[in-house]
Amino acid sequence: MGKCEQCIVREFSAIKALNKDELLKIADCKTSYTVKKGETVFDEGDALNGIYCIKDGICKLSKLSDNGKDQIVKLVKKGELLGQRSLISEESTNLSAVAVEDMQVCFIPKQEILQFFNENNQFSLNMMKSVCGDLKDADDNMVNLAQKTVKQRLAETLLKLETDFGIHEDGSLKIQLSREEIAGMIGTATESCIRLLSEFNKEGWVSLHGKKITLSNKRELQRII
Amino acid sequence: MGKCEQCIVREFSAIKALNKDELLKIADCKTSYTVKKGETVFDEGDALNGIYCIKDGICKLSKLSDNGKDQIVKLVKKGELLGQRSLISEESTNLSAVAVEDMQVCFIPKQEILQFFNENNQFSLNMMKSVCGDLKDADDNMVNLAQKTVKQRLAETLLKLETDFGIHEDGSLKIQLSREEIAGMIGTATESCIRLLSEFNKEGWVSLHGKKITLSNKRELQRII
DNA sequence: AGTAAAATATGATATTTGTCATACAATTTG
DNA sequence: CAAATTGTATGACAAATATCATATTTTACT
Repeated sequence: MGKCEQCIVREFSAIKALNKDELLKIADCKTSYTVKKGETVFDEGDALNGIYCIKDGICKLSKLSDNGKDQIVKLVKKGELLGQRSLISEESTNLSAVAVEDMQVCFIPKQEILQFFNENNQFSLNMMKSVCGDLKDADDNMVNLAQKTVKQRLAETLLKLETDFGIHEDGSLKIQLSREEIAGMIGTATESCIRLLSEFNKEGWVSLHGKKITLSNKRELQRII
Repeated sequence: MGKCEQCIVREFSAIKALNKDELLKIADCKTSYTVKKGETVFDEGDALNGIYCIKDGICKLSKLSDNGKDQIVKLVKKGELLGQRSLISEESTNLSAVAVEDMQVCFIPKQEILQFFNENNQFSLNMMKSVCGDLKDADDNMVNLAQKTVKQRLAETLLKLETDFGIHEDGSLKIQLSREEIAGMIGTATESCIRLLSEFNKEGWVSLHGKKITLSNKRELQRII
């Protein structure tokens, strides 16, 4: 069993407020496992009895719309926690979590977390801040979805993917999403997304090689937002 | 100075977790005032040093988009708190709050709230739950904005206005919003909103008398969602 | 009450975006 | 390795929505 004390990602979430004893307690009750790309961590409507700490990899939080399309609400990466809202609200999840690349996650049971809530104020404050950050992002997203064109949203999303997940040595985005997933992030039809990417390509703003996307003219992308 | 202990709305928010002593402490440091319809409680970017408790009235939380339109993120009513996210995140507000009808609000300074956070676990848990509720609503809203048509969003919003704010004896919605505000909620152009309302009127699903809107065929409105 | 300003309403038109069809490329599977 | 499946690409068209113009109605103001 891995020691949480030595885990690299422990500094990146509310967990950073826990002391050695508390970390040992988690290490003792957590379950670690891997989730392959495309596999599900949890599904919309699942009752979670704990939260997940992402040790490595990325997953998408999405919600299935009545029209059958998956709207991606957030991408969650290494170091972040999954299932906080559900735990605090004592409700089933409203979102499903699916791995976008291979993940390593640790599941921490509910009762431990709730105990920390009561005993460690900094921990609960950190978690509150995290949820508040999500809320702010969601508000921003709402405004974008409501008021910006698909083209603007695509440009903005591409730039955000670069800042959030970085680039390879060849300059291409580290995170690889299918066109359908990108469409699901910006809230449009897959075909429209593909079409606009082609257009950006022709304009010389991005270059496409298979799933690899390179932002070749960020200034222009920024300008159209 | 009003006694918080006897305030009718004290049961409707995180404040319900406070005991008599704590309520007295708030009563002692709070500032009460009225905000007329159309007036601003706070503006996007303002640094708040406290939260507002809405004793009466309704306000809209909105964000100005680059295209000059105001996107309404949430309507907040009697009993709810304003500025929680900003206080917890220790950031300026990302939204502005403007009265939709005359309001009575009490301002409670930051330091008091932060003290309760440390001393009263139930209070902070309640506030967390409230933020989590907002986050869930925001996620749902995102999916609607991204995946549903303007017509569907209008129908859904009308039904939600009825359940959230009720109706007068004549059956019309208690909350009165301008067409522009409704458009700002569903994320569309004012003209499109007006046009669709007319269409709903012709179909017999709603009836319009000035600003008064009556939902006359809720089943049909529900059906098109 | 009378006038100015704002809100609502509606038409004409342009633009954006979605849908359906089809082709081709890439990837998976047996 | 071939066949089948899935993902990407593009065209043609339809539908939804925004924009601009212009009445008409309502509200605010002196």
